[in-house]
Amino acid sequence: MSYATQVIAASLRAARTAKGLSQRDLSALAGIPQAQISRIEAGTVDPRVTSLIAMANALDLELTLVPRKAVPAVKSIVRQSGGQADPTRGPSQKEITRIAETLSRLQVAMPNLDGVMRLQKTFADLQRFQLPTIEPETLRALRKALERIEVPSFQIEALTRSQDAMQKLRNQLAHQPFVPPEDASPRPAYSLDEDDA
Amino acid sequence: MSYATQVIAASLRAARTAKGLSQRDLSALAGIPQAQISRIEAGTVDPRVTSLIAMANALDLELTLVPRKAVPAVKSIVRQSGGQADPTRGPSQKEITRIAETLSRLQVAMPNLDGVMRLQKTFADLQRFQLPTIEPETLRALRKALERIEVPSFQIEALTRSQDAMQKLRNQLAHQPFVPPEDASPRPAYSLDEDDA
DNA sequence: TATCATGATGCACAATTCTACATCGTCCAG
DNA sequence: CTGGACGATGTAGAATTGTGCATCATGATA
Repeated sequence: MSYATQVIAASLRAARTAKGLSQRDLSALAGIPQAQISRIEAGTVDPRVTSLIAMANALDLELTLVPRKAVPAVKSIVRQSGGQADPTRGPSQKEITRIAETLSRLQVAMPNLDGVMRLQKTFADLQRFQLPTIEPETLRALRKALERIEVPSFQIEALTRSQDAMQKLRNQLAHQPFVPPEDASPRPAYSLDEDDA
Repeated sequence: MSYATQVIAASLRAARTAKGLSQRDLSALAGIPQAQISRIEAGTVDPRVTSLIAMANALDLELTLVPRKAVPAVKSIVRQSGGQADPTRGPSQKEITRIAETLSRLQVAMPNLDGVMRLQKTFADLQRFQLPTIEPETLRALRKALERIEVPSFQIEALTRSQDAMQKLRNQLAHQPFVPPEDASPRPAYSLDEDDA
C-alpha cells in the first residue's frame, strides 16, 4: 500500500486506542467486522472509502481534503483540539481507577503506615490534572508497585518503589503543557512540538 | 454511497476543474483511467483509498483525518490558502490569453478606432490583478463581443457590448478581496464568506 | 458542416475487498 | 491455571472495484 495509506491507517488506530476502544467496540460502532478493522489498521488491505468513513465517524473524525500548502496549518490546529481527545475516557482510565481502588484499600488495611497516606494524598492531587494522557505503562508500573505493598515481606521495598513510580508520574506531568483541570484554555500555538499523527 | 463520499467526490471534481484539468489530464497525472475518474467523481462507485489518494496527490491535495471539533477551524484555514489555487493556471487562463490575442489583433487591424485602444489599455491594466478567479463565462462573453468587432456591420454595436463586458469585469473585481499582484498578503479571516467545498 | 476535446457509459475479465465464522496466541485477572 | 478480552489470521464465497477498450452525446471550434 502507499505511504499515505499507512499514515491514515495508523491515525485511525491511534484515534481508537486514544479513546480506549477495542477493535470489537469500534466494530459495533462502525458496523464493520472486527477482522476487517484489524486488517485495515494493519494496512494489509486497500480499504474502500466507505469503510474509512465509517470508522472515522465512529471515532469522531472526518475525512477531508486539504490543499498541500495548508497542511502545516491544519496540522497545528488538529494538535490543539484533537491532541488529547476526551479528557474523561481513555485507555489509561482503567488503570487510574484501579490505582485509586488499590490505594484506598491499602489505606484502610494499614492506617498506621503513614507512607501510604502520603501516596494517597499526592495521587488524589495528581488525579485532578492530566493523568489520562500519561502512558498506561507508567500507571501500570505504579499500580504493580502499590499492590506489592500488601505482601508483608515486601512492604518497605514496595513502598519505596511506589514512591519512585509516583515521582516518575510527577515528572511526566511536569514537562507537559499543563492544562488546568477544566475548560479548554487557548494554549499558545508555539508550545507545540510533538509530531505524530 | 454515503453522503460523505459524495462530498469528497465533489471536492475532487471541484479541485480538478479549478486547476483547469480535464479528466484525461488527471488520468495521466494520477495513473487512473479516465473512465474510472468519471465514475469516482460521479459517485457511482465506492473508491479504494489508493485511488482517492492518487487523485488527491495529483491535485496537490492531501487526504487527512480531522477531529470533528476541529473541522470548522480547518475549513476556514482551507478557505484562506486553498481558495484560489495556483494564481497562474486555471480554467479561465485560456480565455484570458485568447482575449489578449484578439485584442492585440484588433489593435493592429484598426489603429484608427480609439475605442479599441481604450479597451486594450484597461484590459492590460486589469490583467495584472485577479483575472484568473473570474468565472469563465464572463470572460467568454467579453471575448465574443470583441470578436464581433471585426465584422464591419456590427462594429459600433459590438464595441459598446465590449465596453459593457469590460465594465462587468471591473465590477466583479471591485468587490473581490483585492489581492495585489504579487506575494500572498495576510488577508483577514473575517472577510471570508463563501462556503462550498 | 466537419472536427475535436470532454465527460459519460457499456462490457468482459481480472483483482481485491468484504463478510461471516472460526481460531489462535497473548496478556491479564481471578 | 482457567477464563476472558484482545488483536491477528485463515478460509470460502459473494460483491464490487479496477482495467482496457470502445463508444456515444455534447459543446465548442475551425
